[in-house]
Amino acid sequence: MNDVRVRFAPSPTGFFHIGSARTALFNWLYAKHRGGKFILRIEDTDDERDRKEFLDVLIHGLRWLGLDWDEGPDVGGEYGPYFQSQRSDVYQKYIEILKNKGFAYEKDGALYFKVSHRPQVIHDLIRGDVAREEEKDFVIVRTNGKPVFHLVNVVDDISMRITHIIRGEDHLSNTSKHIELFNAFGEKPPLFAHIPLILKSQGSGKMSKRDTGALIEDYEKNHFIAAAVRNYLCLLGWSPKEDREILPLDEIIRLFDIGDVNKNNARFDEKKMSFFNSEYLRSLPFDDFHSRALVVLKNSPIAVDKFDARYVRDVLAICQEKLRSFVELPNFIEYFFVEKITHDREALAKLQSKFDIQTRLREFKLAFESLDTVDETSVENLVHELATKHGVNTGEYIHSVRLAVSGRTVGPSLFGLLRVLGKEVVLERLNAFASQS
RNA sequence: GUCCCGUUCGUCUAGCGGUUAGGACUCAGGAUUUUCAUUCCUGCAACAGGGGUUCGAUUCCCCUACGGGACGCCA
Repeated sequence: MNDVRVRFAPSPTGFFHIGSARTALFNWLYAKHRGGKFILRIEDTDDERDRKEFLDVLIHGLRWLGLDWDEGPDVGGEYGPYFQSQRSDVYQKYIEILKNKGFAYEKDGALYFKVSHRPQVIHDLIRGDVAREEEKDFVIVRTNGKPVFHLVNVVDDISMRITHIIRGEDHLSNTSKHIELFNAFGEKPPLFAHIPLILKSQGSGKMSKRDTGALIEDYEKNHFIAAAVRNYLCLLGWSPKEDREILPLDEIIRLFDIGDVNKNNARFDEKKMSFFNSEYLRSLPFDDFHSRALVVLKNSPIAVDKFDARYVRDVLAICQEKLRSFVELPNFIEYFFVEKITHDREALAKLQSKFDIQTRLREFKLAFESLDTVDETSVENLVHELATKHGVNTGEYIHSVRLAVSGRTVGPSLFGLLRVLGKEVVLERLNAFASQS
């Protein structure tokens, strides 16, 4: 029998915080690992703040990360509705129960919950048993008649048959309130798992929406690979052991268990996140890389539409292994798509100080002109022959030619670069460079 | 201030009484390659401190320090 039911219960605020995303991820992973259900419930009780359009950011971000839900907005489910704003009748029913049992009383126009003044023990899968005593009665229905978070959260977890509550550690001190409520309703509280927080990379405190890397929507905007972000997030507070870090999702699902999550907070590391992204980028199947790249380029100054699709494809094919992120792509391949290129003066001066660029280029051009077909091997052979003939390193030709035809010293393999650029353009650029200097 | 939670290289982590304390990112060298990158090798770098328990503590207990969180008619 398998009846694991977990939920992610965000409040739509207009952005999707990385900490929330990881909470969602851990819930999702646990559901998948146990073959249970992952439920998305929208906690939109604070109508001062919640707006419809805010919801889209959340839904979109979850989908982008590949975290699909079994019940919730768009997909429905037998325990709906999944918006708290649409569940007032449910709350009303439960409020009556509390009143009838003598757990609730009115004061100053609000409804308060009578606290037991006994330590509540939280059975936490990550932290073990944690005892905490609630000292003051607290509001469960506001003066304006709207029920507050603590009440609706517990009522929904009961009525949606939630078995495990996986949430951020910032909720740990709320949990004693919640256990009181579960007890008052005569319900056995679910199991809890309070996961550590994500701290900002610099300075003190948890990550806030203003810190770089804090918002999931920004990763998409910057063309990060969702699988890389997801993989990195898994490793913030959890480890697959075995000295492995980059691993496919199905393997993570297999290995993940909520009880193995760390107790201590983790600091976000932008560099490591980027490292994951480049690893994923490099190992993308080319067709996948190609179609993603086209999307990136469509939103860039480079008018790829004006070029032959096969040419664009060729350019991308020789660049994938050298590229570190999609944001760098337009700049990285720019010289393939412009008439006149600009040369990196600094790099030029540096090369000039080491050897005679002009001579090497003259020698290269002479040999290159007589080449029938420009492909990787013929150019490579040509360069090697020249180097032997003139008694210099092949690097002298390679560096000089790359700088002359691309304007820079960084890029894909020179031999592929020349092939893709084509004999005509290469000669043009060699001539332009020669007359210019 | 009160109450909770935590503490292994700069960062993410492995370790669950006996280890040369392992890996990853970063950084610094080196090798290969045509540059950059990749790949490979090497290096720098950690058990917060003090008491116990034990033949033996990074591992168990206590205290201190430090870090984090919560103390709303926000969620």
